[in-house]
Amino acid sequence: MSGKRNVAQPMAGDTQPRAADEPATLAETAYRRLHRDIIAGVFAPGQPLRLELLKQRYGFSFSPLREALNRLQSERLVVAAALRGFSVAPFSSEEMRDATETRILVECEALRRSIDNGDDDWEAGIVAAFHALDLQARRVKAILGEPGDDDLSALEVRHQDFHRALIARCRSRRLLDLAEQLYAETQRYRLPMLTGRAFADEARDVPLEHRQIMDAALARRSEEATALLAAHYRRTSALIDRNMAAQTAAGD
Amino acid sequence: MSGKRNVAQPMAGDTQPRAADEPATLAETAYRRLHRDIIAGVFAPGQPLRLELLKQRYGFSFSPLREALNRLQSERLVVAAALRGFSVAPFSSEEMRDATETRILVECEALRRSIDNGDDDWEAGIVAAFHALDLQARRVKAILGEPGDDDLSALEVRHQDFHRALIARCRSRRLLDLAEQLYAETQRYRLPMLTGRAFADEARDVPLEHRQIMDAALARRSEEATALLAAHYRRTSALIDRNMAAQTAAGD
DNA sequence: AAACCACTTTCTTTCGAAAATCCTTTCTGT
DNA sequence: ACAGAAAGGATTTTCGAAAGAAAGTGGTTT
Repeated sequence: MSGKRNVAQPMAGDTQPRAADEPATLAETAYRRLHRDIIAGVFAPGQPLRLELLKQRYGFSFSPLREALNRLQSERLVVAAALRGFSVAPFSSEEMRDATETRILVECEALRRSIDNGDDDWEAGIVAAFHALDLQARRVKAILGEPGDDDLSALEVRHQDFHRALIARCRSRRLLDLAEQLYAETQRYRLPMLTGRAFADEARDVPLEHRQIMDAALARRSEEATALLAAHYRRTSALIDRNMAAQTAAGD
Repeated sequence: MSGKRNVAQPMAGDTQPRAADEPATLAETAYRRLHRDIIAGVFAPGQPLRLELLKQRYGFSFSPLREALNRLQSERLVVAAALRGFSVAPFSSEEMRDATETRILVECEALRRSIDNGDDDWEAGIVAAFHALDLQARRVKAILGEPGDDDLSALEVRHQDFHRALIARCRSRRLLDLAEQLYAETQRYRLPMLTGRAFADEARDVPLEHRQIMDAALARRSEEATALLAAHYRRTSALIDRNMAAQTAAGD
């Protein structure tokens, strides 16, 4: 870095473009990069996040880094002990269970309300997101051998977009934000499963599950849609749980 | 303040004693004081929180104050605009409705689980908290004229303790933390009603409502208990809503 | 060998000042 | 008079360093 200060310059490699009317501070940029990297598993669960290390890695100084870490802490991606600094939130079955069940509570309620309030745009949004997800899933499946990171992360974005579209009309900022946060938390657990492909879906047809959720939502069958959504998340959760148990048993 | 630095010294006037194994940093102390003061209405909703002002008022320097404000922002007690600093979260009917409904979603689920898991200690905790609340409520009611701040804030503490006791066995850190946060948010709206006493309870018997919730919970009647709890919160919310409308109509 | 103490090192937290940005007022040209 | 530019002041954000606490080291004693 040169000696010059630079607050608003966007960095190459930013994934989420920010709203044009909200200039990014360094703290904001640091938050986004750390958020992305923690979810991507760049830092291992439990790993201490030393400020000196982060300063070197990202080129920000303490203040913006601390601000970012504080935000991440309130989203449970980072834990902090007073006077002992920050660490990546460790993995645990217990935490994943709680995150999953809370996510089900929040998203099912949001889906219920969206089904009640949903207009044509809502339906169109779901159909479009499902289609994009389906295309990308086929694309990844068609790849011979290991799919690249780009393909997988594109798939993840589509997946998140689909789930976002389902609950988009719930009319509650709190529920939407909670869903976003809980998605990030659980995503972290899902990641090793995606890249490894070792513990793949077995007898599961995930695209079919998505389609069934969509169909029930569009047909305004709340009970069915929420039940399917909950089952969808619980299946993933159970799968991860088994893998975590297997990995720790294997002396990981 | 003298020129000396001071990290761990507790301040007089701290309400919540901290856990003994977690030494308070200045940022932690600043967070607690600001949290308390915002809820107590020391700063008006919407008021900008200039750092220079806070520095003078509390004696902390920028870093701990910013850290505290960031935490409060993620709890929606404070809003921030990039490069334009922090303000107390403004009041709005819409926000209160969302906070109330989210609180109902979260606490009803937590109550349901507590009823399923509740042991003898859970029951004892509820009975004790109810008793303490009831005593304090009678004490306040018996006071001639305006009750003092101490009496009212003691009442508030008892009230919160009672609601905490109800959901104490839900076995979900996330639900408990969310309930805590949503309590703080809605508490802010309730405050003017308490002190003013102008818009008091009308035909409401709040102690009776509490007793009915308790009875249903102890009798393990989930459906009834959650319905009563939801109604309890919605009544308060509706009352506040009317007052807010009246106040703004009166050219406030 | 385990427990204890003083010393050193490492790291977090806090401070005060500098830089960047926003906001208001004043000035300029039409 | 009025839109737009420019200056000036106020405020936030960031930096680098210093202070304070925790962890580590090595030697001494029990």
